[in-house]
Amino acid sequence: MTTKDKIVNAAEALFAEHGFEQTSLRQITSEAGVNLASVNYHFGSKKALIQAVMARYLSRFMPALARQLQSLENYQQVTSRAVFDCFRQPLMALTDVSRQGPANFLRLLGFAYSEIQGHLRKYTMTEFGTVIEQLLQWLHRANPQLSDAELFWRLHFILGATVFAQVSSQALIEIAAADFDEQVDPEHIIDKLIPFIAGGLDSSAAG
Amino acid sequence: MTTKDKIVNAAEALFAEHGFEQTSLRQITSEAGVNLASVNYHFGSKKALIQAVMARYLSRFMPALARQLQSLENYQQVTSRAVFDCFRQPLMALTDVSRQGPANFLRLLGFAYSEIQGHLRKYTMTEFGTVIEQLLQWLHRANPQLSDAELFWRLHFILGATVFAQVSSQALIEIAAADFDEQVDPEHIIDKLIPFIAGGLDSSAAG
DNA sequence: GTCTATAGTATGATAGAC
DNA sequence: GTCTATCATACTATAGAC
Repeated sequence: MTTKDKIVNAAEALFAEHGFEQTSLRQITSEAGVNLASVNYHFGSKKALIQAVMARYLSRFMPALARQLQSLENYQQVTSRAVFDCFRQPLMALTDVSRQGPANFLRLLGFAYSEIQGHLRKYTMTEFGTVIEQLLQWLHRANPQLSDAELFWRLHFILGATVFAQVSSQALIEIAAADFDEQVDPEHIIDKLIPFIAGGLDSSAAG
Repeated sequence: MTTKDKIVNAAEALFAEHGFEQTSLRQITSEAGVNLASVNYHFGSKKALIQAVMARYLSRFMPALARQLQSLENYQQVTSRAVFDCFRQPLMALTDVSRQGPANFLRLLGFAYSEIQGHLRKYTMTEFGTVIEQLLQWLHRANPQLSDAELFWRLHFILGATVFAQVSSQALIEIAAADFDEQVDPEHIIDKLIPFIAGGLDSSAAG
């Protein structure tokens, strides 16, 4: 394994655990067993390292999600849950990158939104905007009773629930283990999340 | 206004905007127009200041929420939506603390969970554990088909959607106005949110 | 490519004069 | 209570020897 790989792997694990800003290059190089200066040699800056870590996942996940959404064409009727189920396979396939791939990716995505990493959000959106639009179209087809505006609002509520769930996952898992004697893997939070967001999306509008 | 008050007010605004760790004591004292050393004189440490900021809201919000939940006893049948309506008045009453009180409180709550501020979560839970339990009980009564663990998870998904909605409210309102010609007041986002979270909560579990 | 050494900057906290 | 000055400690980034 090259030094560059060692750095990306260590950075991913630490970013996913503590967030981007809270992880120092010293922690990363120490964990990777490489010299501190090597990060700037191989990546140029911490910011570039962050993008490299995200790119490794986004470049796999987004095309896979696009393919899943495409396959919805085969069905006559599309439900919200079917749309969100499209996230499962692309997410689980991230175990190719690392054993903790799915969990790490979701946590990283959460931090990318919650920390004021404007460059990350811009990167994600410009790079994969078409997939996002595709997703919106399917949700509209699954919920023709909702106006575009209503769908817009609910999508952002969903985004919030998802991001928050991932960023807080460790704390929540610990509480669930302590209070309910329930062992939950980070990547299985999505199993709990999907019924929730599908139900919220399909709910009848305010009365 | 005393120096102590100036510090708490400035800290609240900055914490709500950038998070706890990302806000320095120098930013706070500069914004408050007081000396740097005064934070440690009045509060002892940054950690203690964080708790003071949170305490000001929690000590108002939690008892008010408890009273609202208590009033549910008058009803024979309780729905999820009725339970969540209990949040409206206690939240809006936080304008007594500051004009941005409701929004700030929700943002601070989000940061308190997402940053690894173990001491904050512990503080919240030990101080107001009974209200949380009360809330869970009512939600359980409204949704007897869901297990305690399932309720716990969904409650936190709801917290995420709510926090995110408040955090992004200004941007979302502007987009809604531009794209959908829809005028929404910040305090009416909750009208859009409640059907969503009630629908998510009542959704049947994963299958 | 890899290292040491260090520049340059920011942080939380504190001692001590007033 | 409030101030200045400063300590001790982190951080990112880089220059320069090997």
